[in-house]
Amino acid sequence: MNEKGKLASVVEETVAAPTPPNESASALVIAASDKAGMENVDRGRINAIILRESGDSLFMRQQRRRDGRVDVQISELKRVLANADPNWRRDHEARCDVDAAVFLAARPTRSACVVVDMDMFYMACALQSRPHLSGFPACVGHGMILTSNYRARKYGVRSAMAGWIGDKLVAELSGGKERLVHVDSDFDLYKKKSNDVKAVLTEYDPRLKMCSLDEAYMDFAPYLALKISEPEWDHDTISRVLGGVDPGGEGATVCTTGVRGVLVDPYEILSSLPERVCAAALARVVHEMRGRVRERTGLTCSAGLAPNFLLAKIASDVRKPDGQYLVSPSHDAVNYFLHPLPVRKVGGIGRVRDKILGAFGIKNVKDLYRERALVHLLFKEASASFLLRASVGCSSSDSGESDDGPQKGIGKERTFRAGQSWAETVSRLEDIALGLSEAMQKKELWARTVTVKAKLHTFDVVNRSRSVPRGVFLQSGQDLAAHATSILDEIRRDFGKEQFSLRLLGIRCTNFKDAQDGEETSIVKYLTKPRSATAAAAAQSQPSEKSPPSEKKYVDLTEESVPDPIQTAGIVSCPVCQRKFPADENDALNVHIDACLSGGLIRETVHEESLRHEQSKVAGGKRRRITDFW
DNA sequence: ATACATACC
DNA sequence: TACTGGTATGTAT
Repeated sequence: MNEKGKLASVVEETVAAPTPPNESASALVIAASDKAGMENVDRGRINAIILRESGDSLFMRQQRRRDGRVDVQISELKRVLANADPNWRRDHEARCDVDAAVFLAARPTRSACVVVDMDMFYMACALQSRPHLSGFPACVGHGMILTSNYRARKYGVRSAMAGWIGDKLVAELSGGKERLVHVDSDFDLYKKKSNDVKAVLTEYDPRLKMCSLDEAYMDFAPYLALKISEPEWDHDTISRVLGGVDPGGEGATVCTTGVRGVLVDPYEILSSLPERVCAAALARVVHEMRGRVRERTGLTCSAGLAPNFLLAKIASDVRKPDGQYLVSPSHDAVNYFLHPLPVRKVGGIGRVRDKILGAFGIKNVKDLYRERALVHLLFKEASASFLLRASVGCSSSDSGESDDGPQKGIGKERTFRAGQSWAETVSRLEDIALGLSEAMQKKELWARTVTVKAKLHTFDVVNRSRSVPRGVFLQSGQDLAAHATSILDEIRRDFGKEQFSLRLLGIRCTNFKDAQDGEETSIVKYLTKPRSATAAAAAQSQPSEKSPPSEKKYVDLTEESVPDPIQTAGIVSCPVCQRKFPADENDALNVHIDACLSGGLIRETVHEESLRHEQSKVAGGKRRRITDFW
């Protein structure tokens, strides 16, 4: 694609038409399939096949027990509602509105948060060495499907699904014509590829957070602020400056000409620019970045661009695969984007919360906002606050909370065939302890609390933990194994030695030693006495309800959110500087916008805008260097 | 401090 | 036949 067409297509793909709606099945059992795009899929047939094939397996029984527990929880909440003070709605709503106003005031007014999500990452990696597979429904993983290609997704095959169910789905829905291909996972390859991706992304935000191998959270404010206020800098220069590297190149030269010692918040610079300028520049830069990722790795990714990460995360899914979507920061644009979405789309709302909310008639985010008083009445403070935030499109990160502190726990777990002898089981546990110890040594972690996780053959999970006294820390394989074995022995005693058949064992260490904990303590084996028995509770299973298909998932944001050449009666305006062009001279317009964004006209534009709005923070010749901020 | 549930990829 | 693994957090006790 030529340079002229580029921006137009960025804008186009960023605003293009909404994708079709998802439904959300409320049965926990089936609900595996509603977070990411499953369009053109016969959900009814798929669910029927999954249910039939799952039959009455132990796994399904366990799922139904969980489902039943949630039903109990729901009826308890209904009781709370029935017994609530008659004025509950007025009172809770008042409190919510105060909180919501605070949240909204803290939400950034420019879109600079970007969530990058690789498209079907594991599968895409696998396909690079097996290109022939793209013609078949294929997935990574055997017993458990980690990811699938789009061909397989059409048949309802998706991550977290049991392998054999995927086989059945493909066989049946293709009328026996197709067969699901399984590929072994290769985490060394994924890690390598992930590092390649990270290397590219780091050029745009060296402080990015990789949330997993295929997902990154990035703040583009610094990059954009530099790009806009230093129009003559190219990407390499900006990225060197961002990284704090002093290569002695042009960047360094320009750097030294700046006003030193003045800290300027990059976000402040963006705020002083028209929102459309920031949006257009961000869309363009992110598009370039995705191109570089593809060049470097041969893999495509999708991105969500928004004023905060809650919105960016949701947006990253909208144009998947290989697309991007921008949510403008105005309240109207955010609500227009967010309100029609099913609450399940919000990160942090999973199957269970979705079902509970659904039981109170809350299906989409608008409902969640409308019923904020009810939510506040029913949920604990932390949950209610989170849900209120989400319903108005705010996230805790808006208020400066950073969740990237030190690691809080580390663990290893392994699934195996149930029904092994006690000796074998203990041996498994020791293997895990050794592996975990190794990992802790690598990371120099010392822990005070050891938790053993045991999944019974029934899929019920038991956790039991033990802490050693203050000042004592564990790391060695011997110590971990000794504690873990002793804890597991207690569990076995409490559950009775016969029916004690496990399908999974895990050990997790928490309560790490930090800097304040002083010098290294000698390793002491400290085994506490066994505690009294605890019984596992079982809940009755109950059928769960279905939710009706939702109306519309995404809405077209052309007007609200995005710089788009504004067309009125044969005249088109540049989204950046509002300069007018004849509508039939699209090429000329694109060339102009390109130049505009590349910096040539930015200063002039900014100057005009600033004069207009009398907020001349970065205007004209007295513009500040922002280099020293980092 | 402990146990369990929920959520994310 | 057959349903992961790793980390963090929230809630209850």
